[in-house]
Amino acid sequence: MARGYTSDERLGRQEWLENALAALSAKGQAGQSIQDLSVALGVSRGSFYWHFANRDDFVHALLEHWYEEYTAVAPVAVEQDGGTAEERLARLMRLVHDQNLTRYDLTIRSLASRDLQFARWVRKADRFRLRFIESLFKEMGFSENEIRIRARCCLAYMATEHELFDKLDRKHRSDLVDELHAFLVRK
Amino acid sequence: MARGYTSDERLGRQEWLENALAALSAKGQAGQSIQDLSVALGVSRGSFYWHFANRDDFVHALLEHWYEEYTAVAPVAVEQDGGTAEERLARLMRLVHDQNLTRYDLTIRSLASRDLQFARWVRKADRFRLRFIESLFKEMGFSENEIRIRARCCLAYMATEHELFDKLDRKHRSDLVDELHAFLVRK
DNA sequence: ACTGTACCATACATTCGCGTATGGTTAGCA
DNA sequence: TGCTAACCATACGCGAATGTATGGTACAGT
Repeated sequence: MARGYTSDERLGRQEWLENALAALSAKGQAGQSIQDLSVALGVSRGSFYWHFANRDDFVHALLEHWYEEYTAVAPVAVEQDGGTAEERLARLMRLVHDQNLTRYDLTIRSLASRDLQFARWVRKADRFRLRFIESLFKEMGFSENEIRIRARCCLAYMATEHELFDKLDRKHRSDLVDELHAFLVRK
Repeated sequence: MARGYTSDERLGRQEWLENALAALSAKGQAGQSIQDLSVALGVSRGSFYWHFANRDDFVHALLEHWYEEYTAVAPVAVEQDGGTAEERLARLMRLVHDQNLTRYDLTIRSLASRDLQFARWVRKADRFRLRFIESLFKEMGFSENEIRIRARCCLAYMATEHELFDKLDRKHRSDLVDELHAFLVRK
């Protein structure tokens, strides 16, 4: 009872989702209870139940948030500056790496594994990513077989580099992205 | 009380681990309680606590089991038949795909995210895999840069193809593995 | 037949996590 | 100054999960 608020500590729904994503990813499978999430955000469980009906509602909102903010945004940003397909692919790979857009992939997939309804968002994101990358390689004039292989290589690498190769320093990993791009567009 | 056993229903520790891995992967994040695991294996929680001291002990054993059975085995099997580096890489990729050796990767990574001690096994596996694949490309005579890129492409693809491209039928995915091999060893 | 070992079931006690109910605080607006 | 909407804290009930204690079954060896 009787604790003062300052406006800065109060959270909107979007802030809840974004911060919860970070907290979930940081603390892993532990600390994923509503209690743990709440204290990580500096509030109590009352705040959670103000914004979300229950746990499932929260997870659903989280998946949708992730899809919009970490998947759907990339092609839009890449396409609007134009250029050749090679250039746009390079910008996409740079964007995904620099903004670390796949950093929550593992957390999200883990969450989505609870329920088929949840998994729908992940499959939607996978399809969306693959289609876009394939369209770039198609524009470069590769054959169907080449498109399939190169797009999947690109997708797999970008989706896992944060998880698999995080022991390299950032500069080194950054260079690898450029080298990968050169390798993938090589005729 | 008073239920007959047949020898077939009784589980050793290794069977517990192997079956639990399958159950965890099948039911996802839900049904990962000891109760749920036990009924999935057709026994009661008493069986669990006979083999494992507690939950952490179980997870630790599970990670070790996974490392040995799904990571360490592959290079051994591949190396013992000899051949060129290209051939051995092809056999490795075929083996990983045909035996579906990465099928528990997501489950394991999710489990390991609970604890830094657990995560050790995952990092060990990642290093082990990368080193071996890099050694094959090195033997093929690629430059350091080429080795890094191609090995990481190969690793990322093999580790995620089950998760990302599971909507393709098995035959199709199998062909893709061969095409990827051709792409990766291309000079 | 007797005994020890491996494995399992069941019945607790205790803690943990969820969801709800209720009241309290702040900012904005009339 | 009063009122309302947005947001948060705390207390409570309840089911679920953990770990333990205890007893029971099957089999192998002697």
